[in-house]
Amino acid sequence: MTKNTSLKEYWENKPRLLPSVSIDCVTLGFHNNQLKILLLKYKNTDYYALPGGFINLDEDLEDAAQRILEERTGLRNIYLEQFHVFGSKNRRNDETHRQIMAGCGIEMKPNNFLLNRFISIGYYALIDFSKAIPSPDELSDSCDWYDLDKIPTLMFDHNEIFSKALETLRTMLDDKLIGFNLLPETFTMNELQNLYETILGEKLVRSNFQRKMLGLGILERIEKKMTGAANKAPYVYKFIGG
Amino acid sequence: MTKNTSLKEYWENKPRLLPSVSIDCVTLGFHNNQLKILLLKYKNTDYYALPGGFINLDEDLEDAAQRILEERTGLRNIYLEQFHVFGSKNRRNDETHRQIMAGCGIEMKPNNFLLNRFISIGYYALIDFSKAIPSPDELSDSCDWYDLDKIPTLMFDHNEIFSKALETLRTMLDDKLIGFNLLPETFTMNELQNLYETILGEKLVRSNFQRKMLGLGILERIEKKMTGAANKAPYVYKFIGG
DNA sequence: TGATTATTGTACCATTTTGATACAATGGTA
DNA sequence: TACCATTGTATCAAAATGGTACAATAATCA
Repeated sequence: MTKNTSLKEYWENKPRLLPSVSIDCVTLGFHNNQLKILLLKYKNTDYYALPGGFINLDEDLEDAAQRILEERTGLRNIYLEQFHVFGSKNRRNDETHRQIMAGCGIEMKPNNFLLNRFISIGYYALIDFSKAIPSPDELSDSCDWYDLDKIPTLMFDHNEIFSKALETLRTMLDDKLIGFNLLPETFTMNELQNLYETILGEKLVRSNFQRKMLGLGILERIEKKMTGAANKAPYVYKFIGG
Repeated sequence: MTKNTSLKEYWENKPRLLPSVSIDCVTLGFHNNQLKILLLKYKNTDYYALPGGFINLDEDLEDAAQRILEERTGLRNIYLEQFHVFGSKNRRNDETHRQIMAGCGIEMKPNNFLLNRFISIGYYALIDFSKAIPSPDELSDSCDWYDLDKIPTLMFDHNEIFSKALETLRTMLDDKLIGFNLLPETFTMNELQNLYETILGEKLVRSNFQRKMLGLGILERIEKKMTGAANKAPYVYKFIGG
C-alpha cells in the first residue's frame, strides 16, 4: 500500500494483489509466565481477527508475510513460519466484510476484490514480548495481546487457525528450538522452563529440564543475576543457535 | 472438468477455477525395496511434472487435492496431506506453459487463466503400489513411477517441491505412522523395515526395529507366510490404526 | 534321511536416556 | 546468626536403545 494513496481509495479500487490468497498470522508472545496472542479489533465493529493481509503481485510469499505483519502491527523482523493452508469453500462471509469496511467508511462495490473466495495461508509469528510495541493499523481500533484462555470469538475460521498453530508449535518445540524466539536476548533457566511448560501445558521436573537444556549445547551461560530475592541468584543464559 | 466439454474448449476458455492457486502432489509408492515417485510427461514435450491441477470455485481444498490426483493419475482414495506452500514470485514460466499446451494442440490466448502468477500447495500422496494402476490423462504422454535417484529435471520448482516432501515425510515418519500407507494390507516385518530404511536413508538393526514396532501395539500378527525360501517363514502383519 | 544354510523371533546385556529425589550453595530476610 | 526459598548439581532407579547371541525353522543338498 503506497503512502500517498488513501486507505479509502485503495480498498475501493481493485488493488494489484494476488487473487484468492490471504495470509493470517498467529502472533505469539510470552509475558508474566503467560502465552499471549496479538489480535486486531476492526474499527466500529465487534470483529476480532488475526492480523492478516494479501500478497502483492510481484512479491514472494515469505516477504508478504513479513510485510503484512509489519503493516498491521508495527512489528519488524519477526520469526515467521507457515504451518497450514485453510481452504474450506465457505470459510469466509461477505456480510462480515461489508461491516468491517463500512466501519472504516469504505463502501464495497459488488465486484470488490475482497468479495471473492480466499484461501488463507497460516503463519505463526514468535515475538520477544519485551521488544514488541504493537500498534493498530488504519483499519483497526486496537492491536492488543490476549491470554490464550481469554481469546474472544474471532472472525471467520480464525479460532481454528489459532488452534492449529498452537498444535504445530507444540510438536515442533523440541525439534526446531523455536521457543527461544519468544524470549528476550538473555533469560534464566526458570523463565525458559516456564515458557516450555506454558506451551506444552504440563509441569516439567526442574532438574531434568535443566539437564536437558544444558545438554543441547545451545545455551551460553552469561553471568549471575541478582534478583533481589532472598535466595540463590540464577545464571542468565543466551541462546547460541544450534 | 465436465465430461461433455472437450479438453481444447475447456482450456481455451476461462474455466471456473480459483485463481492464483494450484495443487501439486508428490506421489510416492514402494516397490522392490525402492521408493518410487509418480511423474507425468506432457504430450509432445520433454517436460516432466508432478501431477497437479486447480481448485474449483465451489470445492474445498482437500477435496480438490483428491480429485486432482484422481483426474491426472486415475488413483482413488489416496492418503494425502498438505506439507508446504510454494510461493516464489518467479516460480513459473509462461513459455513453458505455452509449449505444454501447444503439445496438446491447445492455443493459449494472452489473457489465459494459466498465464497468471500461481502459488502451489504441496501435498504428499502415499500409495499402496500393489493396488495402484496409474494412467496418464489427456494432457500427458505418460504417468510412470521413477526411482528417487533417477528423477529427471522437473518443470518449474517441482524438484524443490519433491525434496521438501521427502524431508517432511522423514520427520513425520515416527510421529504419525504414515509409512503404512505405502504398504499393502499385509506385510512382513522385513518389508516394513526395508521401507523405513529407504525413507530414512540409513540401516537399522533388525532386532531393535522389530522390538520397537511390536511395542507400538499397532500391528496384528496374522499368520506365517511360506515364502519358498530355504529358511524360517516370517509372520505377516496387518496395521491396526493407533 | 540327516547335514547344511539363510532367515526369523526373541533373549540378553551394556549403554544411554529419562524420571524422581536429595542436598549443598547462595542471596537475601528476620 | 538463624532461617528461608531457590538454584545448580549429584545420585539412583527405571526405561529406552544399541548391539550381539542363539534357538527355531523352512527349505536344499548330499
